[in-house]
Amino acid sequence: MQTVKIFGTIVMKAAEPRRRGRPSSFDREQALDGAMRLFWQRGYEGTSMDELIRVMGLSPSSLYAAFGNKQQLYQAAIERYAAGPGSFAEQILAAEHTARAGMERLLQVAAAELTKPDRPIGCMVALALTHGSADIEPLQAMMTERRAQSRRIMEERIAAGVRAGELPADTDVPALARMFSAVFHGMSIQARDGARREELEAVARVAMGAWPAR
Amino acid sequence: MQTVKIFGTIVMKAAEPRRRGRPSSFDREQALDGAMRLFWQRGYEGTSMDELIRVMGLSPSSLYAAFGNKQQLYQAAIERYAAGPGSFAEQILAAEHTARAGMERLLQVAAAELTKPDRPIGCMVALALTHGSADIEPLQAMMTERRAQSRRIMEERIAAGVRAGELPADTDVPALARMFSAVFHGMSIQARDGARREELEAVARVAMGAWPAR
DNA sequence: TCATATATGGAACGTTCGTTCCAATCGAGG
DNA sequence: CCTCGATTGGAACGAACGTTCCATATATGA
Repeated sequence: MQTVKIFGTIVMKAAEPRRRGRPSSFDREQALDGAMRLFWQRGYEGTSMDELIRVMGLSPSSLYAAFGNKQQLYQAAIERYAAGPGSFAEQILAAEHTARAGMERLLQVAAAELTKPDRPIGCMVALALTHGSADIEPLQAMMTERRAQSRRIMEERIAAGVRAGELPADTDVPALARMFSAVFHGMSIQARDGARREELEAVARVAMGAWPAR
Repeated sequence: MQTVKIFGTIVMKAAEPRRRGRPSSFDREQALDGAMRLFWQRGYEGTSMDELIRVMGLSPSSLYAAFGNKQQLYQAAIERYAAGPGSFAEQILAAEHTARAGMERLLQVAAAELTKPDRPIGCMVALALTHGSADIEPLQAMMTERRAQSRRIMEERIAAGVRAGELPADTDVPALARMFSAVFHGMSIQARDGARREELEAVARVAMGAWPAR
């Protein structure tokens, strides 16, 4: 059952008028969550439909009816990731009051998020689909665009900081954003390779040394 | 035909006494080169044996006789990469006279190397096998170890710089190495995503701002 | 010259891949 | 109660996967 917040109160979404035919016996969000975690852990090509069927708890016919095919399922899974576990970066950048504080906290929180023990390690967007056979180029392009988008958000926060006079007027904003994006992605790889949270926090600390002096 | 340098002079390696049986009709190094480039471009799971057979120019039986199986072939390809296109980092760190100059030039050269137009983009070691199905865990572990090794080399160069008094005695050496390793890996991803050489050079420039002040 | 040893091309192997088909099931609308 | 429409589990599909087999070719050593 979906829920929605209105003025801080959780209410049930009005159930749509029941459609004709046999109703679905599975929870779409829950099934998608299983797919997300499996793709997150194993990558697109490392995940088979058989495994997905098992972990999502539904039959092939139901899966294909509900999600299309493997590529479309992956897209849905990525969207769920971006709106859930992958949404912290954007939130933090918007919440902090200076660009520097935003970036600093973003990296510190990333160190924790990327190493959470109860779920796949690293960022699903950062590392996925950098390689692949010829027929998954559409997915690769989509991931490239998602990474560009995430970098653009950093860039815009930094640019706002420059306008606010927090950073020197001659700051190379795109380069600074690219640099912190690179650190974030590199932290994802190290997390996958077994780095501990404190080690990544130290990386974040060192990286902040590259922040332009006022 | 293999060659070897002795006192700066290129000489032909003494051909081993011919073995019994029909001789190989292909050049092992050349075939391996084709495999390396294909794996580099598409990744392990994105590359099929059919494609390898085609690009290496030999039959399945010859391939399996010469290289074992797909996983062993990948290992051989990675070794060739590490000894060739992937060897610049270690060379530069050893050649430059200070740790800082070494790291600075390493990143600048990386910006050029990772975007060379006549070959696959990015670093083969940085991005490969961060995900995968269960049966390629040995390969994943090997790549994790290679990335750790490359980080260790940075770490040792920085530690030498600290001992030489180039950096503050209280420098967090492992964290500094991790941070530059992260930047390098992030640059690889951005290169894959289409970043131009100049953009990565700007990243390198910004990253050097994190170098500890003396 | 003939036995021996290795490499070759190409067919074929069993498995797994992503996907589709279909009869049975279940609920709503008339 | 019956019909319609969507969903279900499970069998089955053709294609592609990594790998092996085998008859043939080509070299060496005796």
